Amino acid sequence: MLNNTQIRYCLDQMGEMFPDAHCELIHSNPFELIIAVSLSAQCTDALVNKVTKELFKKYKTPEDYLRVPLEELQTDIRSIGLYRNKAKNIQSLCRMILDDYNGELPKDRDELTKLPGVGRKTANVVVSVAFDVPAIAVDTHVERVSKRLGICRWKDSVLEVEKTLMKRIPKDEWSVTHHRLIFFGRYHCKAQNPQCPSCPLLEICREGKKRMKGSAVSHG
DNA sequence: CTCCCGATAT
DNA sequence: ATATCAGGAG
Repeated sequence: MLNNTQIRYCLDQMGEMFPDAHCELIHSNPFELIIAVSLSAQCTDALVNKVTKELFKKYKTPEDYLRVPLEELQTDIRSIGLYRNKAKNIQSLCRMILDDYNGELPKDRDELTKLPGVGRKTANVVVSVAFDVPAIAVDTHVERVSKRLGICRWKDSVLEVEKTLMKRIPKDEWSVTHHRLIFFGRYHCKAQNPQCPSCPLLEICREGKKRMKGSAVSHG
């Protein structure tokens, strides 16, 4: 586990690597954002953006998603994957927004979690990005990077990772750090091919040093 | 724990 | 061929 000085070093280095880290899911309002994040499960942002470009032209309001048969919405999002669950969730979510929330997306994290297909990670993204509430959404990148670096423990659950990050990062840096962790994981500390040799965090990264030792170039 | 699932990178 | 992608629900 990294100490507080090493954590500070990580945050500062990531700030230099990705000073403009931001939400890459294209959206123009909170409703579009929660649709985009719901679609993004087990799928790249790039592909979500490709689909929502056309989707958001056809569907502007919760009523629009409910006007079409389920099969039509499935077809419109098919290339995303997991499309049956996602299409059903979107229609149920729209029904609930109209029936239980007077047509307006709730701004509370725990209320958002009551919506079908919206778990803690999706709700954290929405409150953080759309409503400017400090939050750390733990996705696959945040979890992997936090564990590799030693910001949290290897055995931590997703929820435990989030709590550890909230404990170890100043609250006014939660949202920006969250996006830097994602950029760092997506573009540098990648799942399959991590860029350890050029990593400014290598000297404090337990996993990175282990990888470098295992792939030494020298033969003698 | 399993299932949902197509697109893309390796 | 296989791993991975801004997860969530049963």
